[in-house]
Amino acid sequence: MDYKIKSRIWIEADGEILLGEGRVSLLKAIDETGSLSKAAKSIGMSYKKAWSLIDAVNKRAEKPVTSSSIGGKGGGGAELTEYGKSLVETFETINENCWKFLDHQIKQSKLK
Amino acid sequence: MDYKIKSRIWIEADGEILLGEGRVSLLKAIDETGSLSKAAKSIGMSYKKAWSLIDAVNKRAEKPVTSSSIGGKGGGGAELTEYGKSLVETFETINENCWKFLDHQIKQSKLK
DNA sequence: AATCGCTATATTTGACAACACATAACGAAG
DNA sequence: CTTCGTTATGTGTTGTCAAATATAGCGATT
Repeated sequence: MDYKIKSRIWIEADGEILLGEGRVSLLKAIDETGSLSKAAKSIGMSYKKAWSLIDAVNKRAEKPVTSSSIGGKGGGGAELTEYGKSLVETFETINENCWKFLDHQIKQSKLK
Repeated sequence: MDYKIKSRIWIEADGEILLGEGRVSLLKAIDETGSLSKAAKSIGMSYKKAWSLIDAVNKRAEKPVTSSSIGGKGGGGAELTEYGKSLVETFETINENCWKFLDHQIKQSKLK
């Protein structure tokens, strides 16, 4: 039997979720597409849900993670702030380290 | 702002969840109470849900994690097998190690 | 053979989250 | 001043998952 160990990490601020895997992948999609609606579509999420998530993140984080413009050329758009980019990078690094750590842990246990 | 990092780990067998935090706390309650129904009540879980979880664990694990008796003195009961006890112990150890690891990780990051 | 407390399982009900849909606002550009 | 694509919100509906409810079966004890 092959047991596998999996994990999910998230960052909380004021006891509420700030960043999890879903929000991070959304932020990455915004960085790639330059638009919230395109980002949502690219990861199969409704625009409304994506907007709600980003709104929550921006309100809870120390500084906004995205900046957006309404109207104008192309109708508007959204992009990550420098702070947002650093948050995403930090999250992903810690997440990968966690996977490696757990992999090591289960190999050391009796479960194999 | 104090960011906190949290995690949830689980063990999979055949691509399906074998053990997570909820199941482990249920197993511990069974160990303490000697009965599935009392264990469920003690952690505020319905009997049906508790039974379903234990049933799934027993079917997917290499060996059963509980042994139960129906009828007889006291109406029956349930207790952890030796294998079940070792699984719980392993899970909790790895989980605690994971928390410590993540705590260390976030202190090393820029987020503090 | 009747009782008791538990395991074992099906079915029905209800709450809550996800989702689709609708609409307003905005500002550059033609 | 109309069009366009986007952000920004509200609302009603649907689908899913958990909780409640119901019931059968078991075996030691009396």
